[in-house]
Amino acid sequence: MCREVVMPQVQHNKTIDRMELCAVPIEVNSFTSNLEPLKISKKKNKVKNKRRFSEEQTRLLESIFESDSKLEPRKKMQVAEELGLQPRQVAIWFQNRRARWKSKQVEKDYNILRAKYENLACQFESLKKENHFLLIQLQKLSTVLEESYDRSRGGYNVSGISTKDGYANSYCEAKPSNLQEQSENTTFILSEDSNSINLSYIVGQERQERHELLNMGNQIPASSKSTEKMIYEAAGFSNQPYSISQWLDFWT
DNA sequence: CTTTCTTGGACAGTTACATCA
DNA sequence: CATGATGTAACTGTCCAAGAA
Repeated sequence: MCREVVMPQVQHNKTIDRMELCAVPIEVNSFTSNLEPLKISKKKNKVKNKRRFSEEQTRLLESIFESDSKLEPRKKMQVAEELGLQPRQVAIWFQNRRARWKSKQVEKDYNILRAKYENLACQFESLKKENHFLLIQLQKLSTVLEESYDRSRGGYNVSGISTKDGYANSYCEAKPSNLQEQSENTTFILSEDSNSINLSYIVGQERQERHELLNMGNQIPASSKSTEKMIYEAAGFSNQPYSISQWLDFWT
């Protein structure tokens, strides 16, 4: 029941109007006069034989709604009179229309958000693949480094290249006591083509001879950096405290 | 000036009915 | 013809702001 029904007193005609509108069927108007009068179900006080508004009524209401989704009371009375409807019917139509509009809007917003999400997810997958590819290259790089040491240094071993989840962890866990001296005379050369990244190094006299060329060629410069640091830099990790495994944990 | 009451409008959710496949 | 799905007019309960007492 309407709220006014349970109120102790009725003081204004407007209240009476609302009570009546809650309990009495909507009057037959000029648009529906050819139809049977509306009836109220005794049991639940609901309107029976509900009539839909005519096309002309709907068209006019829609056109008003397009310019303004809310009606001033005076405008509501005017529209009601024009269409042969009760002002309350007009008010209810606008309420329902706003609800329908909002529902459609929510649907539209949802579709827009979903499209944006799918686009982002696609970008993320692409970046993930690129990351995976780069990690594989890094693994190759570490292998090349290890083999080069084994081959050229006659048993000098960079051990402890451990892996995690199949990925390389380019961290030298052990090094000989003379590593610092050796690395000071060692230059790592990083080069890449369309398919792979290659790492090689030169030592001693050859290093001296090629040093200027390398600097001119803007390759990785000879320096007094430790081997570990060089590896990190060659891999693009300048911040040494972060191991590659930490990056892997982050990205996978 | 503050409090209480009344009223009307808006909204979310629901119901009942008409229409259509 | 029966039936389920859908659209919509109308209703219900609640909240809030404004104005009067």
